[in-house]
Amino acid sequence: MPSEAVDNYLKAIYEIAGDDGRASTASLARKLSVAPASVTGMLQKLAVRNPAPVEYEKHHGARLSDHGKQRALEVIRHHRLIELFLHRMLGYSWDEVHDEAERLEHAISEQLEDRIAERLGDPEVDPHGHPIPRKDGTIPPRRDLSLLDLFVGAKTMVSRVSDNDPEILRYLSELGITPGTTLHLTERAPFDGPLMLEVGPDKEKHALGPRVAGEIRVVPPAANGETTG
Amino acid sequence: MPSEAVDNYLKAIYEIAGDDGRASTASLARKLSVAPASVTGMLQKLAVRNPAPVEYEKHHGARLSDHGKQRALEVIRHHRLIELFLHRMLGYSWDEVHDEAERLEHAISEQLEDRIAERLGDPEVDPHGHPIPRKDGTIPPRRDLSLLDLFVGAKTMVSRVSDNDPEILRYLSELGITPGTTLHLTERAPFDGPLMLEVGPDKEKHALGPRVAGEIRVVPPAANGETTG
DNA sequence: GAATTCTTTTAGGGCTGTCTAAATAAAATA
DNA sequence: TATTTTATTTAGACAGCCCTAAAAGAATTC
Repeated sequence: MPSEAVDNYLKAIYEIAGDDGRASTASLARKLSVAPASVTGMLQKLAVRNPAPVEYEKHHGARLSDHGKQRALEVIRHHRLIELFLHRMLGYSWDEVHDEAERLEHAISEQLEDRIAERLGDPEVDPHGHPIPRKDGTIPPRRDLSLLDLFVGAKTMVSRVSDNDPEILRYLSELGITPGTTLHLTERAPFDGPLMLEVGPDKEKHALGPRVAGEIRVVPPAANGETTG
Repeated sequence: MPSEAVDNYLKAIYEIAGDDGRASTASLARKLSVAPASVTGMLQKLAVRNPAPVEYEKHHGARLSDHGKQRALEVIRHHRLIELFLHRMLGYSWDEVHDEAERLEHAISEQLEDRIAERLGDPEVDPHGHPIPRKDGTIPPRRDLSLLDLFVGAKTMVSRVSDNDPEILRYLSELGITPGTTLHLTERAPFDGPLMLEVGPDKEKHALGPRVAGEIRVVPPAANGETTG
């Protein structure tokens, strides 16, 4: 198992260069808040590990090997599952989840990862709309997500509404919530509490229970600011 | 903030010697799975830190200072809260919680500690009957605990039953569950599922929902085996 | 009280991951 | 192309935490 420091290098390379590009020494130094010389040293060591998680060429930065890519995605999966868990189960808000996940992602076991995923219903995207890598290393295609998965503050648009409960559908159209409607999630009570929404161009305020909110799918809001979330 | 290694030393001293005794080099080496020479080195360093978490006298082992005691209790609080959380919220069983908590206890923030505690209703004992130190460093007196807080496998005795729901009381006496009755928790479905119990000397099997189980208080089972749990 | 045994400490290293300062290579500019 | 600027690497060091081997102190036994 790679050390926490190594995992952070792999994650940083992935976030800077994706799964095929090269990350420069300087960009890694900036992202990891270490001196450039430290990055060089680490990359040199990683490149001769067996199996090597990175390919490294002097003066041309580092690229993830298949092995390194696998590991980076696993760490990112941990990170995003933890963020969603903190949000859904413990009332964390948008701005609070990242730092906490940053430390926990290195400390959870495979087993805990699995149970968290199960508890969340094997989610495919985090509340920012970032996809959560699957256990096999594939990445779910970006698509709409549940209103329940949004962080407070998000502005988005209804993409569809679950069609298996006519009563709920009737209720929603009374509120003016149909595909295409703009929504602004202004507040959320913790512990599966109600969501406060501003609906449509008139910004009508409505409170929605989690039961109902779970049936509403919205387009992923643009991910802005933080990059890992 | 002390390093993870330091926290483990402080916790080990507390577990070996309590909050006033001295822990020997050898006992610490055994508990932490390191060489005795490593323990000596660490204790010497800790004793000259400022503020120093331990008092150390050559050949006479180490004792926690007030400062060190405070920190040890904080780590133990983390550990036990996490164990209870994994058990109650994620379906972990007795034997699974310890190792997971051992790593997570170093990674959670004060904020997460608080939210976990809140979510669990500020519990005072973990499922083994070990008290959970409070935030101020005091330790709750040992007393009975909820049947919900028991781990699978525990054998115990009913100490009292909540008296504010006569219907539940009637139901329980039908099952033969009254103060003094012995109970063996044989099984527990995850995610707030039902508990399977063997009741009384005849070991009658009954399934109890969490609603009802929450009303039953039992004496803490003897803590055996693991010491941190 | 002396000898033996057990425990603890000292001495000297190793590994990981970081740093600064100086050297070198690559890129940009004149 | 020559020069300057910027990015990267090398060299040498250090802190934290661990190790083994050998020395020294404490406890036990004779």
